[in-house]
Order: sequence, then structure tokens, then C-alpha cells
Amino acid sequence: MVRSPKEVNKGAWSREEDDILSKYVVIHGEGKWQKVAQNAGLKRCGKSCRQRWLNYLKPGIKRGHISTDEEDMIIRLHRLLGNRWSLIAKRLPGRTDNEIKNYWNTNLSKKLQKQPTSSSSLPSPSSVSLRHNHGKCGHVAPEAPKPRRLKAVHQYKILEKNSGSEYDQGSDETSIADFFIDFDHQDQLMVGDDESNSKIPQMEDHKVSSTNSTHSSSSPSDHCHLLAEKFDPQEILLDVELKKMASFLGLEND
DNA sequence: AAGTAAGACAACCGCCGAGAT
DNA sequence: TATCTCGGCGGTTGTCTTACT
Repeated sequence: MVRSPKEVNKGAWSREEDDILSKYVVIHGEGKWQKVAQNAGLKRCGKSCRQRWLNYLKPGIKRGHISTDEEDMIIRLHRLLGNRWSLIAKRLPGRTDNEIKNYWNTNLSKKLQKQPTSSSSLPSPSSVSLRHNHGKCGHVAPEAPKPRRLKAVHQYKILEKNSGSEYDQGSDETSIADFFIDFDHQDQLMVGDDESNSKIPQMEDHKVSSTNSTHSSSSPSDHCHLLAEKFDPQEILLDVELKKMASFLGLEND
């Protein structure tokens, strides 16, 4: 019998698999997911292991019942950031991008669509539309520019070339939409991670220890601090833009 | 009670960037 | 410098559950 050398399980994870993965990661730590899958004896691809761990098994993950506070936060952040679920998730300790994404697609997008188009009708960076296949839930409109991860370093280099002048001259008039299309907030928002980033309000009611434990303060963070310094003028600008946007959206009180 | 539609969510897929070699 | 590998991300799909007829 000829069998493919790699037998890979698909579909729902069993409790046994969860146990194996949890124990392995607790002992050996995260990372090298391909090896995790191999060494732990899981017939799963590395990606699958990573996703399972990050979304369900990792300590500190909150599941179910998204509070109104959290919901409100998701809505606001989505207005600002679009479908940047990972970024949004960073603002909601214990929540995963996948969960927020699902929650948005199944609940919030519809809820917002039902709402009158007065205050909350500003097209978000990636405007909400009905899912096309079954008309089930909202997704990015086909014509909307796909949110793509851009390179912070790239932006930083551009800024450096222009001595930071590109964005502090006349950019006040830049439309919010253009701003989102031309300039990606994500990486700047990520700079300095949660603790140092206060451009967007963060849920205060929980401090999840795991977020601290995963925050390495070695060389990568040095790099981040460096970037944060380089980005300073822009961060100020970002703050201004966010305030403008908040004002535009009637969210000044944030 | 059975069948069907809609909802909810877990998981997969493909793309991309960063780092290693 | 080019290529490869890994990890991260967002979009999409599959499946199970619930509501409705």
C-alpha cells in the first residue's frame, strides 16, 4: 500500500491532541511549530498547532461572552483600523484575533448595518458588506483596498529620507480614507507594544499576565524602542489623526 | 417530529514579511 | 545577494447547533 509519508489530521482537535500540545508547549515553549508538531507526535501541521495554541490553549485566553465594553471597543477599533484583527485583539486582553473576527462577522457587522446611517455610517477602512457566498455575514467589500501588512521599516526609511517632512507638511488635509490607504497604522501602533502604546484606549479592567510574559525585552524590544523613537513625529501625527478621526466620528470623549 | 435555513465558530488556506543560510 | 523556511495575518470554508416552518 502506498501511503503519503505525511499523514496529517484535519478538522476539529481532540482533547488528547490538546493535551499533548499543551504539555509540549508548557515544557518547551512556543515557537518552531513545525518541530512541535513532529516532536510532540501530533499529526498536525505546524501552523495548525500554532493556531490551536494561540486561539484556545494558551493560558489567559478568554472565551465566550463578549461584554458590551469589549463590543464597543471592537467597533471603535474597527472604525479606526479596519480588519486588522490582530491589532484589535491586542487591545482586548485575552481575546484572540480569530474570535474577534468571528464575532465581527457574525454579530457586529450585521448589527451596524441595521443601525441608522447617521453617526456610525462612515465607511470603515475596509467597508462592511454582506458576505457574498451565502449572504451570511459581513466582510470586506470587493472594491475596498485589501488591508495589507506594510513594512514599518520601509515607512521609517521613507521618513528618514525626507527628514520626517513628508507627513508634517500639509497632511492635515489628507482625507482619512487616503490616510488609511496610503499609510499603514498597524506597525506604528504595534511599536512599543501594549504598555507603551496609548494611542488607542485599552480595556483597563484586566491585566493578563501572559501578555507580559510573552513580551521579550531583549534585542527585539530594543529594536522597537529604536523604531518608536524614529517614529515619534509620526506618532504625534497619528495621535492628531486619530483625534481628528474620533472627532469626525463623534468619539471625542475617547 | 422532521426538514430546512440561518447562525456561530473552529479550522484551513494562501499570501506576505522577516530572518536564517 | 538569492533562496529557503517559518511565523503571522486576514479571508474563507466547513461543520455543528439552533431557530423556524
